[in-house]
Amino acid sequence: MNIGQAAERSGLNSKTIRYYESLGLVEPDRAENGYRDYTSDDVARLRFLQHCRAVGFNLDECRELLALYEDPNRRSAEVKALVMSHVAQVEAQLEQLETMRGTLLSMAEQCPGDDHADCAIIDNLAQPMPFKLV
Amino acid sequence: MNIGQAAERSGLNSKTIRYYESLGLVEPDRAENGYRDYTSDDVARLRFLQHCRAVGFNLDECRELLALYEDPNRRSAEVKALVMSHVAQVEAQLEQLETMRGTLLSMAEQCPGDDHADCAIIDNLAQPMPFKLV
DNA sequence: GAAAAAGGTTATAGTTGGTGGAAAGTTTTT
DNA sequence: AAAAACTTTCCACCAACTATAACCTTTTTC
Repeated sequence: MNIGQAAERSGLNSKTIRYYESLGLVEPDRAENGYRDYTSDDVARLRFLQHCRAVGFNLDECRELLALYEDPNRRSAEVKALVMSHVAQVEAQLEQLETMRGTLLSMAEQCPGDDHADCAIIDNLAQPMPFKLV
Repeated sequence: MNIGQAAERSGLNSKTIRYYESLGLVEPDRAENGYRDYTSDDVARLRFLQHCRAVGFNLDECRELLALYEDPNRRSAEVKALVMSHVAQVEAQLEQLETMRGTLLSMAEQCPGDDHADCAIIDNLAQPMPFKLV
């Protein structure tokens, strides 16, 4: 099948698929007219990549997962380790965002939000370091 | 003062300061030798930017906040609106990350994590769409 | 059958928020 | 005087795409 249909079936768009190919992630055959020709296995690989990206793996991690996906001799322990290490990264990001959220809300609380120039948010952001994050 | 000292006092590094200048965010004078020459107001601006970035504003938002910071006729309502709109973005990101975390953990739970190839994580990632996020 | 629309190809550049390095000039330290 | 430290500009790179151009092939429409 052509790239458009592969895109539809995998949930990726054509540009992304070509980009992934440029990284060597999925390498389809070519038809006589030069068009890429995807098998259903290729589409399965693309869909796998789409799912990996959807849970936040970066493309290097996706590559590793794809290799494990294709390896009949994989150990599930290795897959699980990759996932748990990624969970740790996600949790670090969550913490950072929660801290930001807390700081923003506590600054906003002190700000009247009216027509005057006085603004606790500006005052806080202008404060000399160290900047106190909640 | 030179860029190195401005960097030290603002918490930004010299490269970042030059980058911000290239975006027109902070434009210091030049000394006779061609070196950038920062006033303490410049440094205050840089520090302000550093703090804005630390709570996750993008550089366009930083530019708006900086304009409000410098505007004696600002309305604190406008500042607060910017902050609350950013809080909404942060919360959207938080939700996305929490969903990822949930999906990852629920997949990991089903995976034995042993020496066998059977792996619920791989099975889930390989599933046809739609990919069920928790 | 011809024209137009839709899809495909490559290559290049832009996005965000910086960071790294080269090559050269200036200042400070030894 | 030499060496180290600092500054300058410019160009290239990172992730993970997205956009555009210029051109080619296939399909649809009239």
